[in-house]
Amino acid sequence: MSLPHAILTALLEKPSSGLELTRRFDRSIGYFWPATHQQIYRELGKLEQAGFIRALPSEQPSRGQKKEFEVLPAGRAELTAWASGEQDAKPVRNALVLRLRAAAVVGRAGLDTELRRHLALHQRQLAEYEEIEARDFGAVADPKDRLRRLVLRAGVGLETFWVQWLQEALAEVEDMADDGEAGGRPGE
Amino acid sequence: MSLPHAILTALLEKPSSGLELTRRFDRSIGYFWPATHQQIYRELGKLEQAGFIRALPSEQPSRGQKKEFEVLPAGRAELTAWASGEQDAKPVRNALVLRLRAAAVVGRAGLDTELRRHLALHQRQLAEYEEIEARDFGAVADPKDRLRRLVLRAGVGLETFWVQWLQEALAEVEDMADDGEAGGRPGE
DNA sequence: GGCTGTTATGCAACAAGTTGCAAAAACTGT
DNA sequence: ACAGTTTTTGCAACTTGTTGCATAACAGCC
Repeated sequence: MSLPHAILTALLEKPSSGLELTRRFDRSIGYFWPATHQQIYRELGKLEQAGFIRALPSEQPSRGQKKEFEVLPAGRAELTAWASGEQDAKPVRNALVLRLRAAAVVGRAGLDTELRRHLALHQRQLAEYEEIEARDFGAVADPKDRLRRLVLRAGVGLETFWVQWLQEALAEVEDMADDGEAGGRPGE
Repeated sequence: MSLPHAILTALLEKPSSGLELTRRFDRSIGYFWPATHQQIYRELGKLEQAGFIRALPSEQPSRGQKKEFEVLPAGRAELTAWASGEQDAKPVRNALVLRLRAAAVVGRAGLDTELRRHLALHQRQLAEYEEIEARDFGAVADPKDRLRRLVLRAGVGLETFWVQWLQEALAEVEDMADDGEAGGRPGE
């Protein structure tokens, strides 16, 4: 149940329409809670239904016409409650690591390619985070910004970890390829 | 589409019944791809249907009676194919980080408690990984074990990161509580 | 005025994971 | 033999996320 709260947070930062939200998700909140526009529209509907947000009464709202939402007091209360309660950490799922484990059983053909591909992805993401950090957080005092910076530090730290681990993994896999056959165990 | 392949991997390592699989998931593969017994039984059914695995023909299989599965050639082929293709890295979702961001907007009441709780969880997980590493991987040469060790290293690295980040976050949040009010912004 | 492309909102079907419960067999104590 | 508990298998409903497509408004162009 996090998407609605992610949306409430975003709307409190700035009232927005569905598409605006989608775009903002693409480059900030979405780093830790991605969402497509379909998800967002659906959730906006529910939040409005529940009385947590409302459409700004600018014009008659019709399909294809922009509709801005703002958070109502009930919505702020809901978010506050959510943010002060406990959350049971959702399990982590990682297909790449799983694949490594599979490679231990059926052979490591194509494994290095995949590792390199992921390495590039994580390096790019890391660069993006570091760019944001350099741009938006020079010297910070405002508590609000300090928290946001912590969020970014999590991103940087995570990507740094993955880059390091992938390099380690690549070195290991290449070393294994040197002595021994090239692609694991071809036919069992 | 990773759960079936996780199961195939586990079954290739050792043919098992549904419950055995569930237990093995709880302490190895499940670290990176958790699954409940309900999921596993459902998936076993599909895999059998698809001709990837079969029940060992020990007895007449009925409800409540143990049923062991083994991987058929088609299943091994499927896993091999999956393990050599590309995988589009699934997005990461993290509610705790999201919550930090919410705290920047509605106040950080209860935040330190939650951070401490998560810190304890990650410390325990890290200890568990390190114990496994010490026990199972003294000096390794077998390629199979080197890959499995890499998987474990990913776990260790990830948990280490979270522990560090949480400590950093806690220090920061406590520092913010010192100067300024204690619980964020109570009523806006 | 009609064509085309972009912006914006949304439905519907599907896929995957979660939760709660139930039922058959096997084990355990009396 | 029987009752109660545990093991093992499984169904069904629900929630969340994904994918593909539909529809309306608007803007520019010829």
